[in-house]
Amino acid sequence: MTKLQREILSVVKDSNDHLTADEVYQKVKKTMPTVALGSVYRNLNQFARDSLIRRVVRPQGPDIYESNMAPHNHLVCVHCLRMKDFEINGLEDYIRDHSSSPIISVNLTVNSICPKCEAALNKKNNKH
Amino acid sequence: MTKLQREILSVVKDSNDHLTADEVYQKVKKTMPTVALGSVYRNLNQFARDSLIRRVVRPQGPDIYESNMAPHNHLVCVHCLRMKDFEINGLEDYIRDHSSSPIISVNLTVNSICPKCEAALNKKNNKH
DNA sequence: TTCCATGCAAACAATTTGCAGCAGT
DNA sequence: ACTGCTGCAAATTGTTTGCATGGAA
Repeated sequence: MTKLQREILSVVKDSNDHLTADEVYQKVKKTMPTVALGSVYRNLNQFARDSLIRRVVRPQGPDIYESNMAPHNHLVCVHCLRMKDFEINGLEDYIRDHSSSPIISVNLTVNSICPKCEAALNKKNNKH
Repeated sequence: MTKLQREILSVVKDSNDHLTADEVYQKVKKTMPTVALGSVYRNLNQFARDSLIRRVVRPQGPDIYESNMAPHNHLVCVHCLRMKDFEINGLEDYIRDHSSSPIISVNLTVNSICPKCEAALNKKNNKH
């Protein structure tokens, strides 16, 4: 593994957040200023292929990369678009039990509204 | 509603399949040869905003538009990438019951392998 | 010297947008 | 004449790819 690869991987691993390729690029650039965005993409995708990290496609905005490899789902705030991991107990089994098709994997995102945005909206509504 | 809008809408409605913007464009072009792809996008998106149709974002390839507005999920064949509607009974309730966040909507795609591709793969494997 | 990862830039795919002109009212 | 939808083309966004090169083994 090269220096750049170690750097990229540790940026993703160290962040409990979900990072876009560009965010990873910005962080890596702090220690390796000559890094190219293309190289970041190349390595992130390679890591994802090797199952070291996971690439998550979002309906809006760029894809994000995350280090949490355990099967889990994503809660997306419809207001700020921020994403949070969450897990639903036995979901995959539930789906398996209610489907006749052979299931390889499931991909679930739940649209929700995060506490912060909800509070902000409530405040706004109470004002007038 | 304009002629083009009626045409686009009926193309989506008449197809039980899922169509990409370009596929809709190709179909509309048969009756209205001067139509522009941009106009197709504009109208499809407007219809989606008005909840006349639904736009579905796929991890790979272009978005698709579908007329089935009932809450349902998608089965994606990992081999041919074709998509099929399917419904899981009580899924949203299950998730609601197992989650503490306010749930607006649920988006589930299941990776699977369709009968056709499975048959083809079996045949191939048996050959040698 | 060999080889592969890199930086760089160009290509690419999907989609959106600005704008002038035309159609319908 | 006014309005707004359309065609067209250019711009945008996110991502991938080809290629020459430079650094590590």
